[in-house]
Amino acid sequence: MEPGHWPSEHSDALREHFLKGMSYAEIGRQINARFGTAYTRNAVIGRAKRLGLVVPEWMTSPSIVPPLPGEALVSPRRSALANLNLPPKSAMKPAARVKLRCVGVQPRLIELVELEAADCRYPYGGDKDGEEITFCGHPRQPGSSYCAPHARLTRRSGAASARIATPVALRLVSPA
DNA sequence: CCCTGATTCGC
DNA sequence: GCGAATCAGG
Repeated sequence: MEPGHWPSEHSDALREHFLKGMSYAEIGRQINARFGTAYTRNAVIGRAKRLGLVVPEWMTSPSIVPPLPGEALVSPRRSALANLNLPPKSAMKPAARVKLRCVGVQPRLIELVELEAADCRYPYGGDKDGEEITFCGHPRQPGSSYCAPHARLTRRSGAASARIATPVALRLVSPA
């Protein structure tokens, strides 16, 4: 992929996700998942700013009416969250949770009712609204709600085998 | 340690 | 314009 500019689709997704209250990192992950891209959170942040979102606070709420000719003032985050109904904190997280593509795992795609306590709760099918959401269902990892691959997926990405130059800690045997 | 947002700066 | 590197806080 080598478009110097973000496809409108991506920007659109970015906007929606942004207004949805997601973190940049999460927005990046989801866009990457949906479009098969590889945006980093920095890319998302930079794009969001350049795109026009994330407007300085001083030009939003204050009595000063921004000289915006015709075009409605976009109210990102701060104002957006302010004037939009801010759902309970509990309801704010779920939005971010759903969706995400998956690594090379074969989900059992079992329904919620079939889902057992020890099954991975990684959601599948969040793409289409109204579509039944099924779950991975693979054996859960201890201490996590997901199976091994999904547990990692929700966390760090480069976990696979990155870690640059891990400073080889030199340890001297020095028994007191 | 993990994460987050925000800025800078080279490309 | 783009995004990695970097900074600064939680």
